[in-house]
Amino acid sequence: MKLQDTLSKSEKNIDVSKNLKIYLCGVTVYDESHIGHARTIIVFDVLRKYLESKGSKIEFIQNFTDVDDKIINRANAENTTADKISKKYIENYFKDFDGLNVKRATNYPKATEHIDEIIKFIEKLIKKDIAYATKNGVYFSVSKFPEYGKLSKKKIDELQSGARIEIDEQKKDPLDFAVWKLSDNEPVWDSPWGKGRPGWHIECSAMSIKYLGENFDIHGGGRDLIFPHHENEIAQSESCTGVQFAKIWMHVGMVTINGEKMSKSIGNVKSIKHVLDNWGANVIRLFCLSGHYSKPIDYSEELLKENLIKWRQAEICHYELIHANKENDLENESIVEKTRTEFDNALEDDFNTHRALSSFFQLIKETNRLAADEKLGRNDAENIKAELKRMRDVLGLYIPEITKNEKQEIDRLIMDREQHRKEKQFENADKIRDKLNEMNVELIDHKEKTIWMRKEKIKAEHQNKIEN
RNA sequence: GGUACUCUGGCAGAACGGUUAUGCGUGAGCCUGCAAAGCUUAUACAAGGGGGUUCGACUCCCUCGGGUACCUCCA
Repeated sequence: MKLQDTLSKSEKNIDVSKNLKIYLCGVTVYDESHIGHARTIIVFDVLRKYLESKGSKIEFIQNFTDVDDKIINRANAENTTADKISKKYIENYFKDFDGLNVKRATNYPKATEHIDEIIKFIEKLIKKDIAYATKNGVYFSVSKFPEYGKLSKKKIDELQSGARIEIDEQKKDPLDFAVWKLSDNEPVWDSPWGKGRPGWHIECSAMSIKYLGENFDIHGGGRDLIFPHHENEIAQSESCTGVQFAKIWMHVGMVTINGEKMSKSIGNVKSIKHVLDNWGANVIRLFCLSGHYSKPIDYSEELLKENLIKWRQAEICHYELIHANKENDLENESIVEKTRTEFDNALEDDFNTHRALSSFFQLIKETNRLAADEKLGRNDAENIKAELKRMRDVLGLYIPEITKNEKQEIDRLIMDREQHRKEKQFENADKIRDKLNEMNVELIDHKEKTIWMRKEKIKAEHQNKIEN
């Protein structure tokens, strides 16, 4: 499998048959997660599921940043503690992402639970004379890491001007960044340099190395983390260990709205809760995978609607396959084979999910065509069903199972309706159809038989205009 | 200003230097008691502008331009 590496700006091969270690920078838990977070995390979720489907054992670590100025500010604003804020939003995180069918990571380490590791890490840096203490905290000395800027392709002297933040006179160099901030206010921990809390970047270095080792396979996150977060992580980690940090850096593009990045300051943030409530997990996942992961994707109702239509086709196809009962099998082995190869090839070519989805939907279209012509054989259906299921599992798309009782009830109502239709009592027949619709069951009348499907309930479908 | 990414038909989005991408949408038709869904078929003569290399470029090179992101809050 080939993946584009941000650091070397080239495609790198990864051996799918090997076990892999992946670290994903998660969220800072001070507010609700939004669709931008969802995209990054869903991309990695699918990457992981694909690799696992190929037999690779994946160690997948995703952190929570649970100590940070934003959390503290929020706590102050709400007259509560930072701890309560981060707990609340971690809980919220899991609600959102379980709802999006994201598989739980191997571990979700938190900064606050790794203070010891962080302190030891900083001690090492100080011992190596790469970090130094001032009266404000401990700082990483950028000039001690000659390769600083290699990830974001920035030149140190061009960064020097860095006018955005007020210069801390205590620092030797304005570019130096805090690994430990001294403070008397909660949350604080004791350290050799005094009470305080860790800087933003150090937790990821300490925790990724703790769980995955000094040199692991893939490190990822949103594009906006390239600088300074990942740049600083590399500087700290490689200075500390002396070996290459991550082998591949994978960065996911932003979700934009009308071409603009989603951000709190613009006020155009779409919370997962809101979007999930309106569109459901499957449509959102399709949306997030509809473009190449490295490119930005523009959030729009139109695009979600398009994915909703596609999802309906996938659902219909599923039920067509369940109901297929013809004996006349065609030689569809080749279609299934072809789809499988195309799907896998697309993903192995820098994880091109759009192309993978194309082949997924091509098989669906082909199947629905056969079904409409009453040409879908039983064996063919089984083969196609298995392949579609495999792809859905990788993509994290789920069609809810239906219970036996429900099925019996549905079959009974359909038979009733057929009877009424035969007797040309269409009003009664339509009443039954309405009743089924209320159960989210839709009927599809083919020439020879009527099949049914359980449609996922999607709020947005019945609204003319979705509130954004 | 610097760096990175990006610019394909109404929208989304591919492809090896040489064939119709494909999907959504839209038009027409088929199916149906009606509908929904589905199907069939038609539809786009597209490549940010300008140069160049080439027998031939969406694909390579140069140049100009647009957009977005980052330049210590950020997935």
